[in-house]
Amino acid sequence: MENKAEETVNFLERIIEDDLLQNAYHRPVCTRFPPEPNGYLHIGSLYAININYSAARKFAGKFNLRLDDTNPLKEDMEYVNSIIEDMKWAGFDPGENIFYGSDYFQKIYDLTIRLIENGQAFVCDLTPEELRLSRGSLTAPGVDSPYRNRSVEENLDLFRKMKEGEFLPGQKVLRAKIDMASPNMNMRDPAIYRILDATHYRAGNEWRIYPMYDYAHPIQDAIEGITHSMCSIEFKDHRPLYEWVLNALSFEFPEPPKQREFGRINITGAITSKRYLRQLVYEGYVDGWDDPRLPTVKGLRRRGYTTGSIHSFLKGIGISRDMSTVDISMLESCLRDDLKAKAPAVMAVLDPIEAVITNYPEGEEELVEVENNAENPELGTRMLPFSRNILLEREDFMEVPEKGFRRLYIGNEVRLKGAYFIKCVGVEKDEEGKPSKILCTYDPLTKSGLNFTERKVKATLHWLSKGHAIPSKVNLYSRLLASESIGGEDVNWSDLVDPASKVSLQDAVVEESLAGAKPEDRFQFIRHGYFVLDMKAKPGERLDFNRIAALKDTKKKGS
RNA sequence: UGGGCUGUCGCCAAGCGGUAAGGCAAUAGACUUUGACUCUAUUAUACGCAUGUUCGAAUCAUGCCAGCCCAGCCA
Repeated sequence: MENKAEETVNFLERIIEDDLLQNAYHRPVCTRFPPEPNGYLHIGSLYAININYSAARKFAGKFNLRLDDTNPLKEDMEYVNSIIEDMKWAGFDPGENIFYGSDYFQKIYDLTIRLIENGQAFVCDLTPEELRLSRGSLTAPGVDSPYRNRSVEENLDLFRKMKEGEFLPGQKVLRAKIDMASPNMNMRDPAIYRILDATHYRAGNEWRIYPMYDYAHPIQDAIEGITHSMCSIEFKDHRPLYEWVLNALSFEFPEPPKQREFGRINITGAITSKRYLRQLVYEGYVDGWDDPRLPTVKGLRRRGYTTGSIHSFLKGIGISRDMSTVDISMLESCLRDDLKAKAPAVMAVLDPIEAVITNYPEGEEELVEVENNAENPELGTRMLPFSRNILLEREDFMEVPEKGFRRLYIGNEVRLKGAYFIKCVGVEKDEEGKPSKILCTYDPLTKSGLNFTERKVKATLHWLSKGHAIPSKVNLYSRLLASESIGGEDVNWSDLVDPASKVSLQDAVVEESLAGAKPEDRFQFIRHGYFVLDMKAKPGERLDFNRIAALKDTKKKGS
């Protein structure tokens, strides 16, 4: 029996299937991910990578990472390193197939000479402002450049001089000769080469002229033998130009790659625009590209997301042609699912209230054995100290139980995880009348592991021995709860680490064992979610979410 | 008001002329050494709207409405 879900093919893969059926390419399927090294990868990048990567794998093809570095003003080695590192971490290792657009500068230049010789490009002297005006508008056609009909010889000479550095940036530009009246703005004699006075992070000062994305991209794809160039939907309007370039160069590329598009994704509460992410980082709104509030790969990683959870998320959200806004709860669900049987579960009391077990001898203590993961016995057990004074979660007690409440209230008996049944016999209150101490009794016969069956209990609570519990040294910065959102304003993890307000108290034995834990080890809080060790976070530091939100709003209105 | 793309449950998303998959979220119940997890059940007479074609439409046609993208010598 076939697994229907596994067999599902998305619309992009269907296109590839058709090409395979029609023998459209006499080379293996080849896809690519072409980031410009001007920022760090984020969840949206992963989505694009996954589409290309998975398609290549599904059709036994090849997948390339190509650093699309045709603008020396914006790119840097720092970004290429992070991109490669993040891809590997995320499970999309390009292996040996790492390429650089800048390595093709000479090849592209040579082809451009041919283009000019064929009368399909011309050097234009219009200033940027003049060019903009002559382009027309969305509703009005543009007008031809007065330089449009220069002779091939003059164009060749001028283009060579551009390359030789005889002109200043902005003075001249090479344009494709297409159609100034096209309803598609991209086809109105687009600039394809510009003069830039900058040192390229990789090519150094070898070049004075750099090809524009629209021109370089199809050539780069073709050089690498890409068959299917899948990119996001805003490039749909650029496809005619992509095809025009390859058609003009058909003498070189007889089986040109084809560009196809997919819709972009957003995640609720997250900023997934490279531009805003840069701004947040460089203007100091966050403490770096790996700030856990950012949906960058490094941020997600630091926040505790696993490679596995990200993969199931990407698989789960599917692909379509329109923009989607995926609920963050889907990502969180994937993480919980991934960690469920893998991560040890420890107890933490976030909002403690003391309970005194009045019939437990004062000063006495014992160790009880608690399983590390109820679903996975392989994770073993640990010994936890138990004593007369216990800390419970404040919300686990109600003086007057509301209907349906089955945890602790006067007269009710519950189990303490891994320890005993306790029965609430009274409550002490502070001046304001708020419960300050719960009085209980325990039954020695009900100790965990003794298989006591006389009575049943309707609830089990997590707890800590007051004398042994210690305020969390682990930063709970990266704690994950279903109600949280990345970058949203309703995140309140800071108060979990602020000693001046609420302090998280956790499983003392686990705390001790954390000494040997690695930074990316995950733990589960029973009933509270997940956390990872975060060595970099500064306890107590409060980050201003409102400023981020305000910035986001400004941007929306501004554009 | 030029061109392009998109519109299926709160959110993703299958479907490609034969009578609405699945996941997330939600709700109800069962189970339970945590109300978690798991399990079960429920949730679109309905596919942006309107006409039309057809025995039959979410799937085809026409019109309309809504959203997104495009006027960088950015990618």
